[in-house]
Amino acid sequence: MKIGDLAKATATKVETVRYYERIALLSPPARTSANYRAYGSEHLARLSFIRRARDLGFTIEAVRELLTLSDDRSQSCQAVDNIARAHLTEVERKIGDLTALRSELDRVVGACRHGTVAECKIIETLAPR
Amino acid sequence: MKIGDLAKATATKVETVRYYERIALLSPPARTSANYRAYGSEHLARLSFIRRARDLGFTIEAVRELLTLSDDRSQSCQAVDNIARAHLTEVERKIGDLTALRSELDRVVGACRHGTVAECKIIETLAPR
DNA sequence: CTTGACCCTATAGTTACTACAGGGTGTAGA
DNA sequence: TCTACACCCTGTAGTAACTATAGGGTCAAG
Repeated sequence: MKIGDLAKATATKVETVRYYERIALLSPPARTSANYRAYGSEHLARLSFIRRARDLGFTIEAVRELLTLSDDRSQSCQAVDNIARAHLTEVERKIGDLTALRSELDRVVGACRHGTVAECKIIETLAPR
Repeated sequence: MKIGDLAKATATKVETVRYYERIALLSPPARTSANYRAYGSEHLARLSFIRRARDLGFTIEAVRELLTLSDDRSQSCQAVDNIARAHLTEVERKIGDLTALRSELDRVVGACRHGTVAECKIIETLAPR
């Protein structure tokens, strides 16, 4: 499997695959005589895992931890749970922030009377009194 | 007004003020004999505007446009309104994305039975079948 | 006269990629 | 056989919006 095939199979860009190798998230594969990367199914599984975790919004460092944890199948699930819960809390915080922001913006945009900038409520909201 | 005073007055870091000057969001102020930046009230007003817009999540480039627009008081408010509405749409999109993400994470975290990694539902969700 | 809090410039680091530049390889059609 | 084209390689720089560091200078109080 060449890098382009792996990339396609995981909906990843080729450059991103190479980037994951550079930051040691993905182990360097064997090379062909032409120095092309040759991937096997273990790489496909690993990259799929990475992409799903990234899609769920886990940071690269969190993914790195999850990968390490998932490699030791006999270990307790506690650490995995902690990472996921921490991430969930963070996502909830962001939703809260954005929801507050939306109210503000709704208010600001709703106040616009489409006159000149001098009487613009949006600019007024931003400008100091 | 020295840079530290301006920074304190606008809840901005000194480095950030210098950064805004470097990217020409804030005009270079006069200098004292010791080469210290000397700010006036117009700088304070400008930086306050910038900070409020940033707090509302506008990008630096959007802030730059808003500043330009707010300088021409006789112009129509339309362009301002467009920028704000575009931003509101973007915020709503992000809220949607994060809300979907939260459901996924809720499901995943809720499935954890706190056993070993081998039977961990979180890892199972991430690993390819 | 020295200590500490400030100020200066210039540069590099952060996150997670993405995009070149400048090359080499492999294969299908004319 | 030639050549076009899609792919592969390395290395470096760019993105957003700061933040942090190194290595200096200035100023007021004790």
